[in-house]
Amino acid sequence: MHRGGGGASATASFYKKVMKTYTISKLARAFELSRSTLLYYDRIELLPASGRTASGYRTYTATDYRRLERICTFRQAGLALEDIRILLSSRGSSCAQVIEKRFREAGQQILDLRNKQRLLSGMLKKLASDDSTPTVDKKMWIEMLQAAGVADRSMSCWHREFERRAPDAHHEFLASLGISEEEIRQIRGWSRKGKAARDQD
Amino acid sequence: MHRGGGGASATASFYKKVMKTYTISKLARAFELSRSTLLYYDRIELLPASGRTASGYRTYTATDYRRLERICTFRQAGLALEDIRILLSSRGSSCAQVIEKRFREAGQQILDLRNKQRLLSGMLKKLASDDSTPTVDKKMWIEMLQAAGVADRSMSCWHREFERRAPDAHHEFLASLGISEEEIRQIRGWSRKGKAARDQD
DNA sequence: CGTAAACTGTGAAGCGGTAGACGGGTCAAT
DNA sequence: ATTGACCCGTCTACCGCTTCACAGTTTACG
Repeated sequence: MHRGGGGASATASFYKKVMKTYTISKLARAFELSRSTLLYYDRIELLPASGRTASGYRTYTATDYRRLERICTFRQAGLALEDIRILLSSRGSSCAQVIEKRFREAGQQILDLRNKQRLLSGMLKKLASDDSTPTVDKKMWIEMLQAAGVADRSMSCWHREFERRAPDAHHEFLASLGISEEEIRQIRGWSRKGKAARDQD
Repeated sequence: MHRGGGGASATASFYKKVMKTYTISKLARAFELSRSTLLYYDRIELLPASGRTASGYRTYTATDYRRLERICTFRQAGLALEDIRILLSSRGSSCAQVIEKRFREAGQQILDLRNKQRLLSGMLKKLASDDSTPTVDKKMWIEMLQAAGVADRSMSCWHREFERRAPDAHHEFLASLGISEEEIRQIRGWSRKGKAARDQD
């Protein structure tokens, strides 16, 4: 493609001059990772640095950049680094198997978490009833939200998401807390509207 | 609380003879924990053994049993051991705060996992289309979702979402699983209508 | 050109919540 | 008293990093 140069080493130095390379920290910043993370990826040979400078600094090329891009995508999906290594080195159906495995795993984790939430809300209900507070669950719940300091952004976001993805489940969940139908309608109302009436980011 | 009272007291030996005590492994088996776990709980003083035999073996009493019962309940809810320590030593509203914190955390984790699942199914779809090799067939897909514990509700939610975002892709996807046109029509039918998917399946 | 700041390398230890192995001491039954 | 089952404390490993410490290197500015 480009001119032949004068031998292999000349070509290498040509590339060194022309190709964009990254130092470890620059690459880290590009992906909002820490330097340590990339050091770690280098050590476990998930993303080995392509080369070193004369003084021993790691250099990363555009190819490394693209590899890291993929790694980050997979990590966002919660894949284990070992699985990512497999994915990066194999193409085809074995990829599907790994991804599918993770999908199942995530599904199971969701079930577990939901179960935990059930237990937790049970505990809260029990606490509230033990607690001389006669107004049962609704008060407890509201107290919970407010004491959380979560109040606004996270919780309304959570409700919106819940409502969008699984309206029925949302209803059921609220009902399980002993909240009245009317109250549920209100909550689901502003959940559907998106930007909640009662708080603005 | 003075406990593990040293030595050769008649009272101590009385209790030792009369009260039911557990060795560490028996207690572990009673709660389906490993011995290591209880050793760890002892070390971090979450569940210190009440006493020791003359030869240094840990002894656990019925009180310890009850404490461990509570610990296990909290752990099932996914609480961190440090939080459990707080819960066990405090009673009242600070309990609610800790539990509530965990509840929110779990909710966030569920959202994260769902998001990961979206990414993963995106990857699978892309793989399936790139490959044009029908590595994922209907049976596998359904198995996958069911194994994931995705209830019919969530499943129909997923279909609805797919139908809403990309009707053509939805059709294509279903076809790629080798599902008949008729069945596809059915699925897409209730996907569009929204709810009512539950009586099916 | 000098200096200070920001970078680089390596290696090791630490987190939580277990699981499991090790070498050796102790118990219950014979 | 001798088995064999149990138990002891201590150690290491796991994941995915992060933090530390310390020494050499590059870069920015004056």
